[in-house]
Amino acid sequence: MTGGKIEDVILFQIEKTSKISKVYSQRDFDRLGLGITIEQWILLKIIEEFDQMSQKELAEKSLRDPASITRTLDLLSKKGLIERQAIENNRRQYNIKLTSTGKKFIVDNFGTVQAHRSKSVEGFTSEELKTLEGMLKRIQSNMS
Amino acid sequence: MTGGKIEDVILFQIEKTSKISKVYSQRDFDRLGLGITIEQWILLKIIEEFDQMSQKELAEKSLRDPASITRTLDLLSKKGLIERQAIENNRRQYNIKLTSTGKKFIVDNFGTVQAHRSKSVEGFTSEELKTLEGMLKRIQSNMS
DNA sequence: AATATATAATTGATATATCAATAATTATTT
DNA sequence: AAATAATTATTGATATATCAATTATATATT
Repeated sequence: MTGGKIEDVILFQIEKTSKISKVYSQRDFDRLGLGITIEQWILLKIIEEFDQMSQKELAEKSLRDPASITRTLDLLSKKGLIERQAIENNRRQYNIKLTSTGKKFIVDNFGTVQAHRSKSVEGFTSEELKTLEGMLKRIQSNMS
Repeated sequence: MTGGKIEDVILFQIEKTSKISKVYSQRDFDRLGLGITIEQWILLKIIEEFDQMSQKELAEKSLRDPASITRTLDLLSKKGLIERQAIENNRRQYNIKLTSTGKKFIVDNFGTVQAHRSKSVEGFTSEELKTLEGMLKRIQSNMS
């Protein structure tokens, strides 16, 4: 056989952790009837964090392709959670903003997401968390 | 604003690490003209590791949905890298196996993948790696 | 100002993701 | 053995992923 077991590859474990967490959160979203995906939540949260931004910026911050952002924003727009606002003297970009419905949606459901985040690091000291974060950033740097 | 910054969420950093690494590896696959995706490589590698297995087992070990496995195996089959072998007295499952082309493909390209793995953990001591693996498994356990 | 270049968003093609429903087969129960 | 239940793989619907090509617009160059 060529090479060691896939389970021993750290990148595989990272991917596994990410997948398991996403499935956990998505199931809870579905159970609670939120009507959006985890990816959609992340976009909403980034828009909220920066108040308003272009799709290009949103793609960078969310680590997603601009094409993917276009399509997800179409969905979020249909759901009434965001809007593409025209920019004066710039017809090439939009300001992406939360609607009031979108803002309320985040406020109403932030507790759920916070619970997922807390659950994921249950039993970790803040020192351990710092160590983990540092290691992840080193891997990111190695692969950049 | 509701909650802290998304960049401070450890699950976001885990996801980010996973995405960056996948992009890195996929670009190298494309550059070298391997003609498959990272996901396809992982399936091939798991099949090699366990010699042969059902699609159900393959789904479990790769952490993917059976539906997704069906479709990816169709592609790998078209590329001549795997085959669905009939099982005697069991017409509900197949044994998924590498073809000789598939075996050769793995041998020929394992060095490339090994280089990616090594690069990802450049600068890590084996102790650090153990710590990281342990932390990831704790998160997996928290979210299961 | 006219032309060329660069940028932002979109669209098309293809792969992957999940869930739900279905089909085919196997195992269990009565 | 016949009916019921459980299992495996597939298919359909929809969301997300990338890259390449396109469109529209803005910026830079001559």
